[in-house]
Amino acid sequence: MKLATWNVNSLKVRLPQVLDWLAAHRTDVLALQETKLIDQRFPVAEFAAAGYHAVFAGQPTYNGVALLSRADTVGPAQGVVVGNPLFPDEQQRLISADIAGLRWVCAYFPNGQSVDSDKYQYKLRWIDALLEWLKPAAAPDAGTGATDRTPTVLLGDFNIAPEAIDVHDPAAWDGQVLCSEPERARFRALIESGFRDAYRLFEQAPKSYSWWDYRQLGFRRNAGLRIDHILVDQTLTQRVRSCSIDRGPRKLAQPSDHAPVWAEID
DNA sequence: ATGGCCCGTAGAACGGGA
Repeated sequence: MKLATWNVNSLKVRLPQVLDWLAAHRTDVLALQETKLIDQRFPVAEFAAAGYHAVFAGQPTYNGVALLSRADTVGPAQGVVVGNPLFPDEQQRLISADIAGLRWVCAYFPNGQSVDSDKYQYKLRWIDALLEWLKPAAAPDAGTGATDRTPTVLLGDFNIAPEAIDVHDPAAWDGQVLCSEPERARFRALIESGFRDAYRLFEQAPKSYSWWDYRQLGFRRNAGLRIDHILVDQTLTQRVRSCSIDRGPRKLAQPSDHAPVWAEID
């Protein structure tokens, strides 16, 4: 099974690129962030024509998330949950569902703007609530004998570069939003709760990033950050066969500033 | 040079992104 996450920075603008990418890669599950579409304008018919079911949660102007699932392989999503039951939030940043026997959590973490802003405090609270909600989902078997838990994939735009190797200029970014210690501590807390960073299960080229600033020729200079992630719980770790970042779409005209991250799971 | 670009909502600039 092939799965991927992609912050498209407006699905209206990027729909042709997403359809092209799906046609080329035949991904089974694709998680999208920053669709920036109200639900009435989600391109259900276009994805259906391409062979994909879609579930989504949008709002005007900002945010918006979706899970696409390939009709002829994994079928439609079941048990859709929008948002975090522990964190009432008008911002549409989370959608989760069962597909192909796995639990999928598509997440668009808050950006945080700057470490001294209210948005940063919201970001930390938002992640704390996500940790609280997902803790049972990722925990290793605590000896209770319970083995009926659905394996979970947490994927999306985390807006956190977990380590210095995920940053093109660690000194410049030190302590800044996306790289600050409180954010990184929360990413580590996700790992400690039982998730694994699929990308780091494999040897990767140095200077591998998933986002590049539109300004200053960021992509051309590879001045990027790795902030888009696929996390799998421990029961899934052995089933992950590969994980890569596809820089191709970032080279297109009118690209998203994020590249898709994809993985293969047995 | 502390801004540069891109998107949505506008119907001109501005908030937000990261």
